[in-house]
Amino acid sequence: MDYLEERLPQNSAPEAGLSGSQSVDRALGLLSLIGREPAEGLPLGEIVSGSGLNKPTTRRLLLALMRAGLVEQEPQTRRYCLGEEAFVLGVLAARRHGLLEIAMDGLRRLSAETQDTSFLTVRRENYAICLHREEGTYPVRTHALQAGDQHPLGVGAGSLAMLAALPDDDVDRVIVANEAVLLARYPGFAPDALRVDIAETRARGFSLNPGRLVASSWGIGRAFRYPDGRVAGALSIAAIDSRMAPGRQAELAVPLAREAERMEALLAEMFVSKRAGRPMAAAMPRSIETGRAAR
Amino acid sequence: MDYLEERLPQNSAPEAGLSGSQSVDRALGLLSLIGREPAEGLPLGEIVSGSGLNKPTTRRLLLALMRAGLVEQEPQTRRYCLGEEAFVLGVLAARRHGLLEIAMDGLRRLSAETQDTSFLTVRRENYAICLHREEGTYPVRTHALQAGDQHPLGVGAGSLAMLAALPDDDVDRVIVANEAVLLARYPGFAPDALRVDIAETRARGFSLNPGRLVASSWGIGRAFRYPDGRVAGALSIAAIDSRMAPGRQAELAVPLAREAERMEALLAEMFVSKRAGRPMAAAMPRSIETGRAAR
DNA sequence: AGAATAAGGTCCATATCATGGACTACCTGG
DNA sequence: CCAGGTAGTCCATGATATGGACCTTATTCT
Repeated sequence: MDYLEERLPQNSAPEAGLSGSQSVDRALGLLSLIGREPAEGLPLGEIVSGSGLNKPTTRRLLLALMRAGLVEQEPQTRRYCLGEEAFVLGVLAARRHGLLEIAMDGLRRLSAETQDTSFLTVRRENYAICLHREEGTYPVRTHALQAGDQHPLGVGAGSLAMLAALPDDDVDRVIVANEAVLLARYPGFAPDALRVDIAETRARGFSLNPGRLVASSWGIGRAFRYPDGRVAGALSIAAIDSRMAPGRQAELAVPLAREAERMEALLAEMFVSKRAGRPMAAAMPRSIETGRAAR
Repeated sequence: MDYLEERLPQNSAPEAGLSGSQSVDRALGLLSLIGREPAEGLPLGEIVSGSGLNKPTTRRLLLALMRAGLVEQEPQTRRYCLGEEAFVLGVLAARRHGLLEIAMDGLRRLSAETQDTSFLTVRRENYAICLHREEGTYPVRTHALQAGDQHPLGVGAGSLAMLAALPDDDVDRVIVANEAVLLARYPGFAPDALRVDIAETRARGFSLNPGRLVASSWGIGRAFRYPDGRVAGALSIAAIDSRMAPGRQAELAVPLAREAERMEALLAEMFVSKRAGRPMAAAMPRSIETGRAAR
């Protein structure tokens, strides 16, 4: 990460509705920004430029986040990163949003059956986040994707599966939003290439990443949906190219599809049990633009 | 939960230092408050009284949290609960604060060896939070403790182990802070009883909960520390009383101690690898009072 | 060494933004 | 149909967050 900053969503909506809590919005924006670099953390300067805020404001908000334990500052490097409280909150939230819990069994089965590494990925705005990586037993493994890694939607097997599962206008919005990043940092994933991938994914029934992110590291993926049709996430399997010949792809696609369908069944169950037949929990907008006060 | 509200920390510090971001502090306070009821969520009224803020302010801050996806509102019940984004953030933060990841192997070993259910618990202010529950194979299992459950420090095996591991003045502070809650909602865990438990725990080398929270559901626990001596968390094992006779307690204490020591070794490793021999990441205060603007 | 650059961090007068009293809307039970 | 309770909104006011200017500490260059 370096030159050619991509900034926060940069809210296309031109100052939608005065929120009435600018500073909270800004602080939570910083939180999300810091979440993008979970491994290393970010230095103040980058947070400043990445958020579009000025230094004192950024620092003041960071202090508030640190008081709450959501952010910590490495005393040595002075970089800011997610704090322990963020982790704990996540565990608490997992009770309701326990995609991972639900998926674990399936991932374990996939990896046991195929000997390869399997993944759970979810969408977050225009990005895909890997939530879990379940190691396979096969000795040669690809480590192209770790839990917490984030790539633009369409980059990687699970990520592509989710993008292809979206309605066409959403696809367009996402690709447009990511265009700059794709061109700058993901050679081989130009918008046009992605559109071809999407068509192929839809025709084939599963997505394929032919080692385009890391050479020789191939993967196939399949999305699954909430009962109301929204894309909930994707399961994927990765292996070295020699274990991903077309024949084996088709072979792997069977258990992959089975587990994805199982996920949909589990999610359906989860929602009827919780609320009597209502459409959805998070049916409220949660729109593409996070309502960032970009200015 | 009902009458006899216990409110947010209610900041003993009388307006410490003007934070410069009151609203952010307040919003994050709400987030933590909502995190206390991860299963059901909280209605607006309870958040209002629990936070000490007034309704419009509370609502405005909740809207901000919802915009960020950290909080969701059940459309049916109108209750507010942690949102999907909180879950995702947690997964991201797990990369650095991966206590759970580190502990999983140990928990699996414990449950496999003993056939009983084992737990990872961490401290959060004056409370203990159960982060994971690893099922044992023995057919009669106690479900007194679930992932995400919170009890005052000292209530429950792991929780008591952590309290007993604190220096005496911290113990006092915690017990004083929890006194009201303990008396009101945890019969059998009166402050004096806790002090006896602590002494016994220290003498014995592990904590024991003799079915005091849920009858017949016994447990033993042992805390482990960060390299700098701070308590990091506790491991515990629970079973029905018939499987917790003194003889078996001593037997179980062996693998429990082994795994706790392993945790300390892993944590030590984690910190040297990350930062060359510096004291600690979260060495900054993170004081008992959350800096709430209680007014 | 010492100067120069850059990044992290803080101050404080100003006006913008968050505040909360008062109001309305909507249920639920009697 | 009304009483009581809860959820949610409005908007004038002043307390609060803002950001330009300034200070401090590390690192690089000569």
